Amino acid sequence: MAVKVKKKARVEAPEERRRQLIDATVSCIASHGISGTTLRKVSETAGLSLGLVNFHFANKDALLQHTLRTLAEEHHNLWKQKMMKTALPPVEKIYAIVEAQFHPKICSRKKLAVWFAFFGETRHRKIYREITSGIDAERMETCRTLLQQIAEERTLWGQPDKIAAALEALFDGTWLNILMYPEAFTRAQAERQVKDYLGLVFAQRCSG
Amino acid sequence: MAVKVKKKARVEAPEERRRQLIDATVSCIASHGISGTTLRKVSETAGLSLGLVNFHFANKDALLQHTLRTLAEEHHNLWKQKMMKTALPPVEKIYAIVEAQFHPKICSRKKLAVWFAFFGETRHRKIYREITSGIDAERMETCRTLLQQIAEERTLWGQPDKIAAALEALFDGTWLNILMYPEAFTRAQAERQVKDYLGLVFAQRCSG
DNA sequence: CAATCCACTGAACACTTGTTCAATCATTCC
DNA sequence: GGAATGATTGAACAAGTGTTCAGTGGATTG
Repeated sequence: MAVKVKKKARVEAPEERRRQLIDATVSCIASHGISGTTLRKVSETAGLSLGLVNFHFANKDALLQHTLRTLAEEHHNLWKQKMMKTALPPVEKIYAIVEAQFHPKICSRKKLAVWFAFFGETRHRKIYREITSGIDAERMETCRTLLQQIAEERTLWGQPDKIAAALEALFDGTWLNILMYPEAFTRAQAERQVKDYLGLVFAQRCSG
Repeated sequence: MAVKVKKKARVEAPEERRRQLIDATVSCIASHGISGTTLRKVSETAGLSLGLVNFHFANKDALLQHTLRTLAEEHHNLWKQKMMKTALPPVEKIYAIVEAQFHPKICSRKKLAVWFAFFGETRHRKIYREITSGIDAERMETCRTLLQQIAEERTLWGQPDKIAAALEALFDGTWLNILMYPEAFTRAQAERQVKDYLGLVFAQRCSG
C-alpha cells in the first residue's frame, strides 16, 4: 500500500518549509487579520510545530515582512512578464498591466485581504511601506512612460503623469471595492472599468 | 490664581467621557495600528484610568465599533450637509461631494490611517463592513442619481452607474495614495484629480 | 554500522492582554 | 450635614502572546 503519494515529509528543504509557513501566514491574515494572526495559528494551519516558525524566521515580524515581500514580488513578476510578452504598441502594454492587476492569481479576495491588512498598518510600520513602495513606484513610472509614448502618436486627454496617478488610484480603489463588496464588484468589472477610463483618455473623439 | 481654565474634571458627563475615549482610540489606532491598540494605551492617551474604558463601553470591541461609527457619521454628515447647502445644479452637487471627501476634517492622515486599519479587518469582522457599507452605498446612489440628472441635459461619456463606480474607486484609491505616500500625493491634488475625471466625463467636446 | 548533523518538537518562560470588582471619591438630593 | 448615587480608580486574575531551548529522530556521511 506504500503508494508514492507526496506525503508531508518530516524533514523538508528549508526553502520549502519557509514557503509553507508563508502560505499559512497568508491564510491566517486573510481569515483572522494581522492582529489575530498568532504563531500558534500559523503553525497549526501549516500543520507544523510551533517552534519551527522561529527556527526558519528570526521572529514574528520577519515572517510578516517575508509574507508581504512574497506577495509584492509575485505581483511585480506578473505585470512585468505580461508587459514584456506583449510586442510593441504601448497601448497594449498598458492594457497588459491592467490585466495583471486583476489577474485571478493576484486579485483573489484572500490576497486582497492580506494586502489591505498590511496597508492598514503602514503608518506605524514604515518597513511595510518600503516593501510595497518600490513596485508601486516602478509600475507608476512605467505607465507614465508608456502614456508619454502614446501622447506622441495621438491626442491624450490629460497629462501623462496625471493620468498615471489616476490609474494608480483606480487600481487601489477597485481592489478595495472588490474586497469589501464582492457581490457588487468583480474582477472582470474592475478590469473593464479601468480600461473604459483609458479608452476615454485615449479616444480621439473630435480630432480637430 | 484660580483662573477658570477648563481643567480635566474628575467626574464628567458620560457622553463627554465616551467622546474622549473615542478620540484617544483614534489616536492610538493611527499611531499603533489596531493590533497595537490596547486598552491601557487608550486610557493612558485619554489621561484616564484603565477601568474606565470598560465602564463606558461593554468591551474593547464595542469601543472599536463606536470609533468606526463615529468616523462614518462624521463623514456622512459632512457630505450630506455640503451637498444640501449647494443650490440646484447637480454638477455642483457632485463637486460638493468630492470636496467633502477631501475635506481636511475627514481626509487627515490620522483619520485615513484609522479608516484603512478598519478596512484591513473587514474580511473577518463583518460588523465593520456593515458600519461603513451604509454610507458608502448611499453616497454612491446619490452620485448615480445626480449623474442621471446631468445626463438629461448634456451628453455624458459613459453610463451613470459605471461613472459612479469609477468615482467610488477614485475616492478610495486617492485616499490610500495620500495615506501611503503623503509626500507625493496631497489632498488638493486628489481633489483636482477627481474633478479632472468628472470634467473629462462631462465635457461636450464635440457636441455633434 | 556508527557518528555526525540539523530540521524539528513542544514544554516552559516571562510578559502582555482584556476584564473584573471592591474600594474610593465627587456630586446630588433631602 | 448626611445619606445616596454613580462615576472613577487600579490591583488582581486568567488567558493568551512571542520566544527560548534542551531534547528527539530521520537523513547523510565515512
